[in-house]
Amino acid sequence: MIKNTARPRGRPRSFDETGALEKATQVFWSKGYDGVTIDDLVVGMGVGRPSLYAVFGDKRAIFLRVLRAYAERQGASAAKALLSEQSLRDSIADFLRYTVESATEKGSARGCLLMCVAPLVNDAEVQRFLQHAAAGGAALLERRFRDGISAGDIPPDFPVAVRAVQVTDLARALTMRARIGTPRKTLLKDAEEAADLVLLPRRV
Amino acid sequence: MIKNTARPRGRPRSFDETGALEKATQVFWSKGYDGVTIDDLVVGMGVGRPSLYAVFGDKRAIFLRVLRAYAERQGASAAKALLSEQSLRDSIADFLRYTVESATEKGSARGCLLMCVAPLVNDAEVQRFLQHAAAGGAALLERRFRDGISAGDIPPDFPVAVRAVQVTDLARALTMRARIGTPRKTLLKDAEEAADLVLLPRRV
DNA sequence: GGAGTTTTGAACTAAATGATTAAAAATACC
DNA sequence: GGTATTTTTAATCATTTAGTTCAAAACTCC
Repeated sequence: MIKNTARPRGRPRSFDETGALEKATQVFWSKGYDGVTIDDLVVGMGVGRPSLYAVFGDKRAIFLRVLRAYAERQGASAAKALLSEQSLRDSIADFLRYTVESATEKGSARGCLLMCVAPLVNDAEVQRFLQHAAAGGAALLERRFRDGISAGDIPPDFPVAVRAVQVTDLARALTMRARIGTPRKTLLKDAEEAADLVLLPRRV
Repeated sequence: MIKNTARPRGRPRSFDETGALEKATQVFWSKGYDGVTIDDLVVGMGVGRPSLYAVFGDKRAIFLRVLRAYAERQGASAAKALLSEQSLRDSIADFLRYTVESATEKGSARGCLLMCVAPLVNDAEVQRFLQHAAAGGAALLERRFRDGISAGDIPPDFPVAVRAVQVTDLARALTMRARIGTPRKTLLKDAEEAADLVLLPRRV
């Protein structure tokens, strides 16, 4: 006998939990942490106020969940760009292009939750998370550079660690410039130039 | 007969206007635009509420004045680093070092008003101002690169415009990383690496 | 010293905001 | 169909916030 305890006991929820969090992402992304009121979240997430407090907690708790989910998605995208079978130059360029594209997507706010809005949150836990996320991104790039050495795309003495943080820095800057309204076209050009900058061989 | 109309008519002000604006800078810098309340400004600037409205206007007006004054000071510092008599490499390194140092100054908030907090202000005028300021910084660097060509520090085909925006991008990223708590020492090392990255000659 | 002028301090108003409560609604279990 | 369980809707409360008002204070000019 299969007990159909698939559905929980009481009145079913009128919202999808992860869907509501994604909507919350957009709210924080466009208005910034301090600019968001509970009402903004109630409206933006489509969740009634009491349900919101019961299920997600207060603003800070919601933001932390949003941040973690966002970082996970972005990490996956970065890994996809960096670890797919293509030349090193294409990998780095893809990484930077994707950064620009997601920071200038139509319909969504400009910039990026991790790089633009979260750094302005005066909260120790958020800061620690951001430092960790930044280190993770750099590690991913460093690994890609190492593979590039193995494949012979770059010389063995290529400064993998230094270049890795430089790529994250350039991505960060492109994202911030997206936020202040720099056109996508400009940023895509600059992404190409950034890829060249970190990869082109140096004179000995 | 000299009319001693040096002092204005009524009760003298208890605060210094530009001094109060500098204090307001610190308030916005540390709390972000949306995180600042009028009370924060009243306390931080040392100006009574009615005087604050009468002399400066509302929060947005105060922020705009603060932003302009801040940009002017920062522009002057950048020009000083870039246009003093020293090698190109020292100029660029000084520019980046100064960026890091002012973004990690003790006693002041971390990061920078122009690069960290202002981009999050959803205001068309602020955005236009930031784009203009960014262009001004890049123009300053481009001029310095041109002088470097004249002086023979870099080859005549050095891509001055591209490298100029790349330096501003790297400075921007260093500033953002200062905001999330990256130690000054790390950022100073990265500033040196950034100077090398944009200047070291490329293989033909 | 008195009249006119400007700033200040304290109190005040209206609106926004964060958070809770209680009854009604929608479901599963028996 | 009745009961237990959970969510929802609407209302409510307390606090914070933006902005104003007004009398008292501090000054210049005559």
